[in-house]
Amino acid sequence: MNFKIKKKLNNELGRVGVLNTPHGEIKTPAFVTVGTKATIKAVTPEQVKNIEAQVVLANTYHLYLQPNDEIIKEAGGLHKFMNWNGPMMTDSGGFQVFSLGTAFGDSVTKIASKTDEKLLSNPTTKSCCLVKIDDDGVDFRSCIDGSKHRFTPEKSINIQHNIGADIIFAFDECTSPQANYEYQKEAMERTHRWAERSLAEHKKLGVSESTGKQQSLFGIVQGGRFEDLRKKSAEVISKMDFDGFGIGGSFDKEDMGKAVAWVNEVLPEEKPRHLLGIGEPEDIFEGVQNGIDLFDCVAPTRMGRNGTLHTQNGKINILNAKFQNDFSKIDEGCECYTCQNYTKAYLSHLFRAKEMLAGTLASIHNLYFIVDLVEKIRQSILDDNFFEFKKEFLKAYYRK
RNA sequence: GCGUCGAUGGUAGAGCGGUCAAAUACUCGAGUCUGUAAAACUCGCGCCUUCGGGCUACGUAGGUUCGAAUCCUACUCGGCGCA
Repeated sequence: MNFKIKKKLNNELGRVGVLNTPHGEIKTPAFVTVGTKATIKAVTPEQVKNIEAQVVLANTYHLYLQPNDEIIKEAGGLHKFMNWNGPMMTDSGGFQVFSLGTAFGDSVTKIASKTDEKLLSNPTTKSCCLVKIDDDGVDFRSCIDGSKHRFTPEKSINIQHNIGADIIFAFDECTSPQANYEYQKEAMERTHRWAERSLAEHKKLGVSESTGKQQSLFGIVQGGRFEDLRKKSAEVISKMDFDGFGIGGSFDKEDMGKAVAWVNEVLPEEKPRHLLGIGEPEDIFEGVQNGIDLFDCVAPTRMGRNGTLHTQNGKINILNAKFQNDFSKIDEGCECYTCQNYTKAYLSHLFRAKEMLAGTLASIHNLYFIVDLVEKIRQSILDDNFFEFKKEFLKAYYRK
């Protein structure tokens, strides 16, 4: 893998680059489509390609449980298994420490507003969750059948080598925004120790056995919502010999850009940075401006399947009554397959009738919207009009 | 024509003297979703409200009762059976 910066955003951390992987290049900044279980839900790889998405992110925890990484290895790696020939990444399973842990059965997400009342409740452990963390690793219960499993940094890296993605992540602990400073610090320090172990295991294993290709390993910066922890984490992780970095964990909604800047001011400029799990348009602008090269997010596909669609004038809920006889495009000017061929009224009908094509057409549209947005942001940096584009877009989208 | 069973909110369908503005499901209305436990979930769904409550409702009209969606009578409509 190599990463070249083509242009920088004046007086800011932002940049345009090209990331080369064994399965092709990624023009950055880029939006990474999420295909957790070796499929971008409701969309075929060919449709993903037509959207001009460049890269797909799958998940270690989910693929380990089903179908199992040995089967993917036997298939010749994830690319062959799922018929995606472009660049691929796998997340380490660290996010599931959170989503199946403290967040299990709760409405907590990794983004919280500073004024959120839930932040006051401050729980760090819960008895009903599927996860138990110790310094060596994490005991999991399968979210499929309840069976017991254990992940350590070494285990996660081994699985990721069997899966064979081009870019893999160190095993980390994604914490809740509700976690207090003490817990956040403890988890961060544990993540740092796990980062060293992930790196050592990765070096020991060498090239991926299933693909014969060299994989790149990204370390993950944690530290939650706290400035000193974020900076400390960036310092510690940047000293390790990673090929790039992920920025994970929870954020204050209001401080997303600032938190990213705290970290990216410390991380080495010449290596790529991936902001994990972020995909709201305004967050993407903040991320790019502050030096993020890669974003992944489930939002376009999940929201799409649930009936919320992006338009240049903001989100719409296609299930609203007013769209039943609205024969216009979802978004005038959108070049996606869905907008080229179908109306709001048709999508409204498909959603009301609970037809499977609804999820497909909506996912295609939302993915296209976000992938295209990031591409436009990239172009605006090359054209020296990032700030004008940002202002114009946000004004139309959020009416602010 | 006689007998018999039934008629409940947008739909289906509970309730069978007070705890019923009426279970439940669906439909309908709105919202949420940020490294996917998610084609999921939450809220609302007679009218009015100073949020205390008030008013109108279980085919129609009467009646019994302190009190009726629930019991009685007649009527209207529908299913079934016999002519």
